[in-house]
This record gives sequence, C-alpha cells and structure tokens, in this order.
Amino acid sequence: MSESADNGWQPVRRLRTHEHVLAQIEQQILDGRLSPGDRLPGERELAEYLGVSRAGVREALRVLEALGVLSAGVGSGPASGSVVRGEGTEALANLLRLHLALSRFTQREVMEVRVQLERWAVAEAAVHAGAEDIARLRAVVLAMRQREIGYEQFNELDTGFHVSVAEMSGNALLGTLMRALRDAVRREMLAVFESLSDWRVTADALADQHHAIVDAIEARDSAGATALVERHIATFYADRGN
Amino acid sequence: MSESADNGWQPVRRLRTHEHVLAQIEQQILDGRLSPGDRLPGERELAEYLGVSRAGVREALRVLEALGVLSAGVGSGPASGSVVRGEGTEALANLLRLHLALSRFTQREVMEVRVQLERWAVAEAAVHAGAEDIARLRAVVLAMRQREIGYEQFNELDTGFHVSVAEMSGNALLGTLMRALRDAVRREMLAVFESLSDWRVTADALADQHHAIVDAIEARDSAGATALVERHIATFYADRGN
DNA sequence: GCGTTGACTATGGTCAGACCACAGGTCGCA
DNA sequence: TGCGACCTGTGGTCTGACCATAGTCAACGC
Repeated sequence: MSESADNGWQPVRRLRTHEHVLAQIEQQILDGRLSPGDRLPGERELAEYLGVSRAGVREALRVLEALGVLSAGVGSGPASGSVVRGEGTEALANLLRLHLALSRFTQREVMEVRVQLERWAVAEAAVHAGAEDIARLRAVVLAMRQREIGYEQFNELDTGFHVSVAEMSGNALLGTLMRALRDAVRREMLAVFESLSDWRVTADALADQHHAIVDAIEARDSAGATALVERHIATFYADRGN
Repeated sequence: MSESADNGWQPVRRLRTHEHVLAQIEQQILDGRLSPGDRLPGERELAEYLGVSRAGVREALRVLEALGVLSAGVGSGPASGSVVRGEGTEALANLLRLHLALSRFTQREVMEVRVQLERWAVAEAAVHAGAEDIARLRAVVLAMRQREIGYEQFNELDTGFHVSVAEMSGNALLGTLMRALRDAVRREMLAVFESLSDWRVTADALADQHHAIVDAIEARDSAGATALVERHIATFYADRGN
C-alpha cells in the first residue's frame, strides 16, 4: 500500500536553517531560559553562535515576531534588539483573519464559536466582576451613545466591551481569543454597518442591549446575562440582510 | 496627558519591506485573488515586481508559512514554488504552545477553554453524528484498549478522539481550535501520564469514559454526553497530583 | 520503437559582505 | 555645566553569488 513505508527506511526530514534556529529559540522559551522582557543576542552574534548566516537568523526572528513572541527594535538602549514580548494578541488575530479569508472556515463558524465563548464569559464575569469593572463597562456604553462617533468607532467600542467582559472572566486566554475573533471578523462587521440604511438605529439598540447586560452582570445574574448576550449577538447577525 | 497627541500630528508608521510584501499578499488573499492551491510568482520575480530585494520577499514568505498560509517547495513541477495551502492547523498550535510557555496564560486557563468548547462540541456531535462517525470513534476507543501501546500513542488517540468529536460538530473552526489546544498542552499531558505509577489504570478508565461518551452521542443524548465529557476532563485533571 | 541517461532549467535554500538609519552613550569643547 | 559632535551597536536592506532539488526533454543505445 504505502510506497516504501515498511522497509524500516524513512526519508530524512531535512530542516531548513531558519527552522533549526527557530527550534533552538523555542526550546529556550519552553525551558524557561527565555522569559518576557529578556533580550536575545544580536543577529550577528546569534548567527555566529549557531554557525548560520544572518539571513537564516533573520527569517527565524521574523517568524517569531509574526507569532507575537518577539519584537525588534533598532538603535541602542533597552528597546533595541530582539526582545521577548510581554503581551500581544494581534498575532492570533492575524492568523484567524487570513484563515477566514482562505475559507478554511466561514464567518458563521466564527460567530458560533464567539457565541459559545461569550456565553461562558458573561456568566463568569457576573461572578467575578468588581465595582471598577462595572464602571468601565458603563463608560463604554455611554460612549456608544454619543452621536458624533462613526460606526468604525462604534465597532471599536463594541469590541472593547466584549473583550472587557471576557477579560473579567479571569481567564486571559478567553480574553485573547475574544479579541482575536473580533479582529478577525472586523471587516465583515463593518460591512454589515455599511449596508444598513441608518446604522445609528441599530447602534442604539445594541447600546441598550449592552446596558442590560451590564445590569445583569452587576446583579450577579449569570443566567440572565447569558440569555441577554446570546440574544444580543443573534440580533445583530439577523440584521445582516437589511 | 499624552505627550503630543492632540496637535493633529502623529508619527508616521514606518513599515519594513517584508511588511509591505506581507500586506500586498494578504490583500490578494482578502480580495480572493489568491485561493488555496494557487501559486505565487517565484521569489526573484516577486522581488522584481515589488521593487524589493529577494531577502525581503523571503522574510514575508517565511511569515506566511509560519501562519500556515503557504508552503514552499523546491525544484520544478506542481509542488514547487510558494503554494497557498488548502489546510493546516499546526500554525495555531505553535502559536498557542509558545504563548503558553511564555505564561501569557496558564494551563488551567487552556483547560477551562477546552472544557467549554468540548461541552458544546459533544452536544453538537450528538445532533449531527452519522453512522460512520460513530464507527470511527468506536475504532479509536478500541485502539485505546490495546495493551501494547505506550502512553504517547494513547495520548495521540485521545487527542484524535476529541478532535474527531469537535469536527463532527460541523464547525471547522471548532475542530481546528480543539486540535490546537490539545497540541499546545501535549507536553503537560504527557508529564501527567509520566507521573502516574500505573498509567494504564488511568488509561483504561479514560477509555471507559470515551466509550460512554460515544454511546451518548449515538443515542443523540446531548445533555448526557455533555455531562460525561465534563466529568471526563475533570477526572483526568484531578489525577494530576497522584 | 522504447527505455535509459544525461544535460538543462526553474525553483527555493544559503551564504557573505556591504551599506544605511537609528538611538543611545561618550567625550571634548565652550 | 551644558551641549553638540562623534562613536558604537543595533536592526533594515540590498546585491550577487552559489548550492540542492525536481521536473523536462532530447540524445543515446539497445
């Protein structure tokens, strides 16, 4: 069946130089020898250590940068060189956005995952939210009601609201995923607003729903908040055709 | 407050060459002018079109490769050059694994997200599963019971089981996320097995639980399957200390 | 006629070396 | 003491070369 799989022979897996570099750096991270804030040796130095050219090192560093692991800075001082990043979530968003565009999955699928995570997020938020969390959410809702903002800004506020709720759950991964999912579908959400004859009507309705969700969170009503957020998302997507 | 933010002036955002290249390729993908299976121009050709050096193009291609968008092949023929990939989920896993190692989030957080997604996945699977899906799951459970496998293989089967269930939900993103989350914590899961005095005991218990989950899915008992899967995961993580 | 073999070509993979832009530090002069 | 010119180390970029690979195809020998 398989061409030559049972002879005990198997083709050697050649690794390209930048993959070797990548593997070594990843190993250092996995072993905890590189932590956020740490700086890598300079590109030239690293190339010499590893016995490869600077180009190979650079390709590996670009990959790690794209994955949100490193950031590079020119010049001298503490911000220069390749530094292991403390945070950063946009890498995940980039990845999801591209895969969405490549039809690896559909917008509906992203939305469904969002709903599941939002349900959980808001339920947890209702348990953990403190007074300052509530205040922050209320401030966002207030900002959403301002007449002078455009739908782009409105969408940013909307994203901020949901991400804040997700972060209030106490699970950082959830917050990151929420941010990434929102960023990934940002284009499509703006397109929905654009298609509306009067987006402000929809926006006001959304703001009202956000208001109700905050109330439910403040009242520690997990079940109520879950139901509200589910209806909230369903409403928006139902408006798409208008 | 902000240093000089309200003068209407803002620093120009310099893009590095490889970011320009990246942006153009991404735009082509977003516009649908590049689809899975399509091939990009050769590196030299692309460099000439864009007026940059081959190194800049290569860095961009490495990034897209790391994000699972492209794959590169040497030589001639259909597999050569930079081809837009049809599938691939390991990029997301790489990303999560690194961020996990960097303590951007904890194993507990990954596990919690897993539980939420598993609950939903199994409930959906109970609705959508066909006869051949059930048969595949049963085959996996059977393989888990074989005495000659090691815990590494067992873990692979376990991962396969849960990913299959996720894929049976009909949501490709869910399947991808499940695979990535499992891959990201693979190290830690193997460490748990390693710490057990007799991993086979735990493995048999897990196989039994899988068996019960398949039964529930086959019986289209969403609620039952959800409860089982939740207990299933909780059991394993409870065993960690042993 | 047919199969084998070798050259050819297009592709990515790799390297070395050079130069630029930038940011911080340092030294010397006023 | 203050400040400007210079120095140095960093990433950013380009050039040009060569290597390894895999398909293509024509020449060759049977």
